[in-house]
Amino acid sequence: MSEVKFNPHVSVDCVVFGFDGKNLKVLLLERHIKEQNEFYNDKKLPGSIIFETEDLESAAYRILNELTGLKNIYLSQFQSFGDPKRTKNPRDIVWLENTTNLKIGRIVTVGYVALIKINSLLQLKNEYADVVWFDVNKLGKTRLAFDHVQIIQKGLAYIRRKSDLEPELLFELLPRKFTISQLRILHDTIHQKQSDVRNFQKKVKKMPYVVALGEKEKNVPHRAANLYKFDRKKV
Amino acid sequence: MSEVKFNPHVSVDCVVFGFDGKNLKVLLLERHIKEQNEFYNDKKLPGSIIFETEDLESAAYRILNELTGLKNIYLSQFQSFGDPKRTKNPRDIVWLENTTNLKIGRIVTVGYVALIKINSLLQLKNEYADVVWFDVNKLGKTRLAFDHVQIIQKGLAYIRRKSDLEPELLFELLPRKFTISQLRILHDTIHQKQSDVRNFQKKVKKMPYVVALGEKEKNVPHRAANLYKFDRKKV
DNA sequence: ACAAAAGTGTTTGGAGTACACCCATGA
DNA sequence: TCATGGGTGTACTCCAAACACTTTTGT
Repeated sequence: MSEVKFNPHVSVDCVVFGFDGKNLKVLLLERHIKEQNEFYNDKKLPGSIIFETEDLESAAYRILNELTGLKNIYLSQFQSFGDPKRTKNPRDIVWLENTTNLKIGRIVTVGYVALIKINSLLQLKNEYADVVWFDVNKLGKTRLAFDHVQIIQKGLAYIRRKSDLEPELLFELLPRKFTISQLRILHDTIHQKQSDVRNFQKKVKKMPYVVALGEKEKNVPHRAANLYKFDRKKV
Repeated sequence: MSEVKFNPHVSVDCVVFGFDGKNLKVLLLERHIKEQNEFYNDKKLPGSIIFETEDLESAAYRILNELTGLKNIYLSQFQSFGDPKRTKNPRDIVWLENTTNLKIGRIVTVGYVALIKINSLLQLKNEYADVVWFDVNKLGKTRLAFDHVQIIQKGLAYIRRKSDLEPELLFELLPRKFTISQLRILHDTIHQKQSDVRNFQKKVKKMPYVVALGEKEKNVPHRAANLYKFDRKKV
């Protein structure tokens, strides 16, 4: 922390999405702020001001890597947020100055979306014990720092648009072996609609990059589904 | 200049597109830098570091408004550029420090795309006499400041993608009265393909927001084309 | 009359949508 | 044997693409 010089004017925030088989989740950090005799709790996006000599994308990778230990994460810049009032909440300023030991003025932040397989996160480092996967449909029911609600909403809109153009992006969110139902439920969750089961099967069968493994699910209380994998080389 | 406090860490650059009936053009400012006994000439995007209390989009509007005098310009943020080396060319640093009277370190810039009707720019203010419309296909043949080549390329890619999803965006580039040919040539220029004339007519006839004016071109050495206008309310 | 661009219809293939029943498995 | 979700085919509609000739106007 003392070796590297920070640039306290620009930050990067990561909207990390995961899929639990049912709902789309976003990775948030719990923030506990001591105020007088009480703790104020809310959540925030993983993010950081940038180092003076660091590229924006490198900063995003650094944040993700420190948080998850993962390499090769899908990452995409989507929008920057520069409302001068976004860093004017006294609670946020105090928190920033305490965690960075820097005098903080206005911060412009660059938003990145990341997609990860939700189960790859089982072993979070201890220092990040306060990481939660939060349902994107329940964001109204929690408190978020800064303008992070808005950033998440824009990140969500971005990934919806983008996965329309690049459907292969959804496989970043699925386990390596998945069923067509899982893919369909994810697709429907993101596109906020209900696909027809038969039509969806047909569509997937026409994707060369979805390849059958010749294996089936096990220990399910109904007919076992075929398992598939994603072959990036065939996109 | 002395009233308002600048934030010398973040800037906004505008990629302003226009269409001359044949090719897509981008608005550039000529830069003349005196070095020893010679002038070094190159071009740059219109842009500026932001004011300390100014929103990013407001900064972009300010730049456009100072440059063109126009209000209600189509404007859209597309990407931020933060390579720490982007502001390391000594020529660029000297130029920045001379024009701003500020000590300049690293600058992260936020890219905006703007679309304007090329003829609305006839009367540029004198102080901007060095404004040129530059053909986007000839960018390889000129010198550009900073990383502005890259910014233009990304802005171009953005507007191509976006006009696919929102075709009504093209009307920002056409005169208020236009022919279907003009629209087709613009469409083809942006999408880098050659449309079939008949199919294109059919497609346009199905757009409720393209309305026939019942007028024709005048003084053309061939059959006069019907004129149309864009009706934003019918999008 | 001629050069130049405008305008016009039909056919075909592929993609998306709607829709209902039998199958395999674990409890 | 029952409850649960898996897997399958056909018909219709709409859109995109291919393709060639006649019309209007100024010179």
